[in-house]
Amino acid sequence: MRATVKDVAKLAGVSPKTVSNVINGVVFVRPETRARVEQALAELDYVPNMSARGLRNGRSGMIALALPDLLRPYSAEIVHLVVELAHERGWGVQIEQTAAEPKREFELLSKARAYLVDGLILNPVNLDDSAVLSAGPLPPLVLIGDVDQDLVSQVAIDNVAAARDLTKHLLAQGCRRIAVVGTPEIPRGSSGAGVLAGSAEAPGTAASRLRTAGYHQALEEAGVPIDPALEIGLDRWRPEGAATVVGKYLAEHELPDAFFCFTDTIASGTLSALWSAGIAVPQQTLVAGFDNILESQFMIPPLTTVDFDRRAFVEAALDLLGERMSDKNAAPRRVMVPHRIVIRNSTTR
Amino acid sequence: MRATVKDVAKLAGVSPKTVSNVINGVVFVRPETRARVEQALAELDYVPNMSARGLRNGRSGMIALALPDLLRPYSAEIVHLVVELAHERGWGVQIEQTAAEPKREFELLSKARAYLVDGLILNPVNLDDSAVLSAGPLPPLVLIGDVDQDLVSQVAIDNVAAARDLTKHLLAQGCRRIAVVGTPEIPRGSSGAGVLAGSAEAPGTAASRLRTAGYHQALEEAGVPIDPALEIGLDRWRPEGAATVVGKYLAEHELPDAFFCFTDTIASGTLSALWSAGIAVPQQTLVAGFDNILESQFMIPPLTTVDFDRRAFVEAALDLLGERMSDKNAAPRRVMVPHRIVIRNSTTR
DNA sequence: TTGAAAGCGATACCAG
DNA sequence: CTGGTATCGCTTTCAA
Repeated sequence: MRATVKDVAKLAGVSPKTVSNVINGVVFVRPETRARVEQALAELDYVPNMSARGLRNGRSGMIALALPDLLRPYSAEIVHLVVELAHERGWGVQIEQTAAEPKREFELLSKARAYLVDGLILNPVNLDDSAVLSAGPLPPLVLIGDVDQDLVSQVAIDNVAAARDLTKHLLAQGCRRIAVVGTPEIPRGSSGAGVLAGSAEAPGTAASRLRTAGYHQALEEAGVPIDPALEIGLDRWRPEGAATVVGKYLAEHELPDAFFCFTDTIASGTLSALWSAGIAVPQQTLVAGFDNILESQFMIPPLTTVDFDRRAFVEAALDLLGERMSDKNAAPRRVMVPHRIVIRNSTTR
Repeated sequence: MRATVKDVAKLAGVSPKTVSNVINGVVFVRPETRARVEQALAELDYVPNMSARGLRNGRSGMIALALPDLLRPYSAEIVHLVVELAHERGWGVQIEQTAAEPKREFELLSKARAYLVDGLILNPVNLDDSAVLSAGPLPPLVLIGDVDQDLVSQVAIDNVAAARDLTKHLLAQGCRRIAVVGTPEIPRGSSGAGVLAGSAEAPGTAASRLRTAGYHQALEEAGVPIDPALEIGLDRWRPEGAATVVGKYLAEHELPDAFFCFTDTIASGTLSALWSAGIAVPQQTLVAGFDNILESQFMIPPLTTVDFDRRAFVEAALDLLGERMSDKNAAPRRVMVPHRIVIRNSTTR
């Protein structure tokens, strides 16, 4: 059986309180007493029981990170940084996947309220789900990514501006017919949408909406007409879907001047589809992505994309979460992380 | 303040025990009593306190997954599956990064012993140094990946055979000078190794050693001489390092007939370096990887690689962990997951 | 079937 | 500076 504070106290000939004082090192303990206790601690190979501590303190020392799709390399980068930076603050990290199911997002909020985690970093998919936010008492919570709300702390980049900047870059390269890949498969307002409206499957994530908006803005500013036929629908932002959908598009349409992919992962699939079709990038068409994942720079050709300081992004999220955790009533804050366009070979001839 | 079982009991006019019975649904409760309790539960928006439950039961309902480098897409796939499949079993997942530091592995083991997690899935880099073997009482533990031991349950693939099979495939394509990418940067037994021996930086992970062994076996069987100059050292298995090291290699050596990269991520960097050098794959040289990550199929050209059923792999790990968790004295078991070579365009002319 | 009460392990309050 | 003691919320004997 495992040793408890009581056992340690007995062996050291002191009270449990003193042991606790030594362990937590808050109060002053007489050096000789401290030595005796530490001796006993080592002798019994004492390990504190976190459940007990959590029950007493009301804190578990753990936070949760919830992302829509853990399989994406982008998710891996976020997970990597959150785990690394949270560890520096002495927090453990529990990982959850929402798989774009608002139900899971609900579950998470109550799990946090069950004191299993002290706080939650959530990357929500659907703006509509902010309904979640209006319900009940919330645990310390920080949203990452693109949601339009003021109830909860949030860190994000300016998706509209980033998409606009990237589109401008493509326009500056002389492109006019610029396709986007990653809009909803069932366009908003189309016949099929009514059935799904308000449901979990409502088309269009916040990110896709904002990026589409930025793309439209840039086109309008340049006086280039918006052509819905250039908006290639794709709900699951994974390479296999992108390759399929772009492959099909190529078979049925004239080749666009450029492809603006809503993530680098989509760009990867797009490059693959173009390669399969024997279309050379950047000679015959251009391709750009979004996120600047580690792999982008090693794609063939290297990918032009939207970059932001991911470490600063995550650091900000943890800062905000720390604020909320130490003061439940602190006003929600929003941090915007700057972005920039990284121009690589995929858009320069 | 949050509602507790006591509050619910009071509201429903029953004892805490009855509430507990309703919640855990083990014993039979009279339907009308059950109804009253459930009413109260809903009314007070009751959420159980996991710390208290954990303290009482000695289990937290959480497992930990520790990987050396969370940034790799391969890690993302493992994390994705573990989270998904553990969730089906009602377990939460805490993620840790060991960064090849045995110290972190130690911390993990004690964390497990602190009842913060009920079990641990660990991908050790270098078992010689790993905390696992230096004993002490171990928590329920499953190793994933390549370790030669019998103390602890383990799930793995046959790395030697897989590397041998892949090398054979390259030989069958007519290759003789086959380079490998991913061996230790400081070769074992070389002058520099002594300084590091036994330290965390001791060269060569288990995976790299086993894959190298399989490669050597295939060469020997084919009567092809082993040429150390064809073993390209790389410790951190990330694309940027691979691109750098292969780029340098190309500048200084004759082009090999093929590159056998020890992970798909390394292959990605290698393809990039070859592309930069203007060398066509598969026309001038072949490239193969290991792991069959999702992205491999969309590389340019699509990558030949070693595939195994990742879902079965993770499922097995969770099964083994479950065994250990329910019976601490169960004999350690080892599960080998079968592999196969997936042949794609990068090795077929 | 349900109630009363003990106790899991760590901490904080209040004395001394 | 240190000792006793109540307490966190839940589960689980033991009785009724």
